[in-house]
Amino acid sequence: MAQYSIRDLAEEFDITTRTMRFYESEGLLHPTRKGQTRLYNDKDRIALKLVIRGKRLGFSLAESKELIQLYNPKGANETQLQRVLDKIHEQKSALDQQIEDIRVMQLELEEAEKRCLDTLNPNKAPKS
Amino acid sequence: MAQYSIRDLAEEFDITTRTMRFYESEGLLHPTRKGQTRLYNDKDRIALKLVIRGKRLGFSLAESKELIQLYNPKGANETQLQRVLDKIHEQKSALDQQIEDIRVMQLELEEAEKRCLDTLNPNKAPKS
DNA sequence: CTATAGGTTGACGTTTACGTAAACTGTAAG
DNA sequence: CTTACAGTTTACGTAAACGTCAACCTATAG
Repeated sequence: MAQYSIRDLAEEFDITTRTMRFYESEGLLHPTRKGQTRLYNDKDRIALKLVIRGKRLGFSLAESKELIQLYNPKGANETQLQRVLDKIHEQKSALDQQIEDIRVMQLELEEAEKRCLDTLNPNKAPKS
Repeated sequence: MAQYSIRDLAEEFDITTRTMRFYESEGLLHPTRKGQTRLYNDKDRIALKLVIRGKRLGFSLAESKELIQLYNPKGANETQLQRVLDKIHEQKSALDQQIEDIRVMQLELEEAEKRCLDTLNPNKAPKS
């Protein structure tokens, strides 16, 4: 298992070390310590990747934290696993909604683009 | 052109009237007044719809405001229109990135789901 | 006329997600 | 040894996006 310093990951994901310590204080990352220096492993790296991607999708840290927990439901009993499955389905629906939103936005941007082009170039047979 | 009260739109989009007044103070909405009461038209409604959808996609109000302006580049000269077109292309790229992020998340959720199901049901030929 | 419901403007409070600064420690280089 | 840098904690600051509350106006049903 690879080991990363706080700087390694901060640079890789283009965030500050402050942010990484903040994420730790929020329970999103769980580095070990060598002395008092933080040491991150691949699990932290993956969690961080989830958080960063989540941010691009407008997820709050709390939501990303849930996602991380969905990702490794270690030592969970059946009832808990069922709840995890429910959450997963919730998340999938939310993502479907997002895709639909994006589709609509893309269409609207296309139209806006056309309007712009028509204004710039009103010669191309605008209406018969 | 239809007219809406602040309550009409607040209920339609499930936000508070406080939020609508806040959006106005941020320059996202431009209702007229009947006396001192606000009156919204279809343009405001569309702007509001953009904002709400933007929020679901993690856009800030400032970003949504830009989107609104892209949507109706009234009285713009050629240079401005070209800038609008550039913005539109930026937005399209950003949306493409989001779709990619969502795709990856969906795959990861699929895997997480499988892991859950395997844990609940370890009988189905887990490895040959 | 009055009560009630909805509208208005401030002004201040709150949460999230960090930034910034101060003060300390550990380590490697010159 | 001292300089320099990277790491640490603690604490306070801040911007965004509203919520909450007070104090007011006004319209209309009873």
